[in-house]
Amino acid sequence: MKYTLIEIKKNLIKAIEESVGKAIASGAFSADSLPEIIIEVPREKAFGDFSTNIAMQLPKLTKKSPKFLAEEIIKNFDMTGTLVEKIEIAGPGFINFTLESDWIYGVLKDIDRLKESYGRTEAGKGKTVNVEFISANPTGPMHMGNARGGAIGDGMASILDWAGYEVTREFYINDAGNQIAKFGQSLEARYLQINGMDVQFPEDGYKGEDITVHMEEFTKIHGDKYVEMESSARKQAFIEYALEKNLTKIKEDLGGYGITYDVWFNESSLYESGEVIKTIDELTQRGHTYEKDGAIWFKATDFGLEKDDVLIRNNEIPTYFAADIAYHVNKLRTRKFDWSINVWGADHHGHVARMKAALEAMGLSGDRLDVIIMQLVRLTRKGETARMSKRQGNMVTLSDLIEEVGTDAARFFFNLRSPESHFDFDLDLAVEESNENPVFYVQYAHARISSILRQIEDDLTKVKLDYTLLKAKEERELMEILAIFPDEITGAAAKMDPSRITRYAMDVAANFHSFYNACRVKSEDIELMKARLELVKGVKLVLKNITEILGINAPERM
RNA sequence: GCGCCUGUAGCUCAGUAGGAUAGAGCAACGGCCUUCUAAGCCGUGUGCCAGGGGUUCGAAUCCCUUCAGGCGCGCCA
Repeated sequence: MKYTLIEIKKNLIKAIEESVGKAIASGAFSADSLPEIIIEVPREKAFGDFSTNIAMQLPKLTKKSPKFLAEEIIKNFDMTGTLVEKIEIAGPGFINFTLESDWIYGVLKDIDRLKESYGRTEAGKGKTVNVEFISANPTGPMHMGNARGGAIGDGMASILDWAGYEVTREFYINDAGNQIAKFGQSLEARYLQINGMDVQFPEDGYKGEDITVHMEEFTKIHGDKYVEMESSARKQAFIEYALEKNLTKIKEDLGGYGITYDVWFNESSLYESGEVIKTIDELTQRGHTYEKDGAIWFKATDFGLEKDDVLIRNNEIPTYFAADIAYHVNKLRTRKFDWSINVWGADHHGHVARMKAALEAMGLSGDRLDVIIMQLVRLTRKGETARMSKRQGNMVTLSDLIEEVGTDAARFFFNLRSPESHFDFDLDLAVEESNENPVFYVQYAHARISSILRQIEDDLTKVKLDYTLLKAKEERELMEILAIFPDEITGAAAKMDPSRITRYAMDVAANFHSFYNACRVKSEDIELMKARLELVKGVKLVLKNITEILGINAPERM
């Protein structure tokens, strides 16, 4: 085989472009602009190895029929250097290309040459992207929603990295504002109760067990001397103590979940630096605010939204929205990220349009912000639905989840479905750790290959490597699935959906298991053994790359 | 009431920048281990793509409308 797969595709696209150009030059048809040439792998084998729908894209521009266009393109097609053996027009105007059968071995050449970086693409070359995810309130432990957001966000960040972007993973710590005040009140009430005072717990306070535990431990250290202290100083002390504890715990849990951040960004720093006020001032200068009922409002209605939003309350405290605008200006203008991606729960979707509007109002394109809205996780246990609001207490935390099902299963599970699908996490089922769990299927493929590699001790360095010995149907299909890995990366990045990679992983594993049952690697025929060895090494490498992206382990043994 | 998400096989879901005969897994039934890990493989079938209308060479995919479920519509975050 002369070419790697990447070269083959590049050559084919170029040849199609040239043939379209020549057809136009010959006067067969004319077009002001040309759509991008897209080649895809047809669903059916009978339709060849690659196809393009270019002849069906051109009728609108040329006023000619797809059939006519396809014929003209084929007439002008130069096969030199493309490995194309046969071209056919099929269906409504597809042009199908059949290549010399050797072409598929190009993928093994690619893998051999690129090794650990096989699958990386340059789609996002030179662009920086900030992926912000989880950003759990530090007022308590992380819940199932955070767990899903973590799996999606970290997976997304890895995919973008593989797609060539320069990626920063970021956690926004909401350590300012209203919920921190409530956090303080809740801590204070528990402390006083623990130390024998009969006080009312705040109506909308945090009722979780963790609040009580914090104050019990605090009491163990400091005793009851805070009972006499002035309330605001006391609350401040409690907040500092508990926040520190919670953040430590969050970082620990995330470490166990396989997530590491590049940046931990404090909301409070936006107040300290004056960025919140400066942002509101700039909005005012640009004419996008007004005063009403003692509050400062953002004129979201100027940007086609239904209603305006408050930036500064009539008690002079800025809203979360105001801080979030400052935060995104910080990302896009101060820190100059080309692109900002946030992973938010569906309960925040109403926030998306006004954030984009606010960015426009600040003179920044709203297109530079994308929000992956994930539907909320519904947790079921023995058929019952459990709610997961922090203020209700009684919730399943991320660390509970990891303890029950393990990191691998959790992260794989959360990326099994696309973010926008409503997802029922059935704890009873996930706990089973049986073959029900698809993560084992993928890991098992990796372990099986590792086992084969351990058992082949022959020195094959002197044996001739001849990929063309790989002729079986299962071998060919396995190479074909490996060949689309870079496309899967590009696709997952474009669609902003990590679950595509999870499904691809299962496809690769399925093709490998079929191969495994049909073909033996260990063989008397050492040339065949060498070729198959290269093939399974390629599969192992792709599986390893995928599991890294998804943040799960690729075990050598199971 | 308004907005967003979802509705595809018995169940859980892919497929939605319009494309070729709508696909997987689970569940059900029947096969495959003296040979590299049976957590595996092979085979058997299933659809008013929620309903209705429209756009066009072509619609699960786009538009309108109805229905069902979830979420949101706060000087909460």
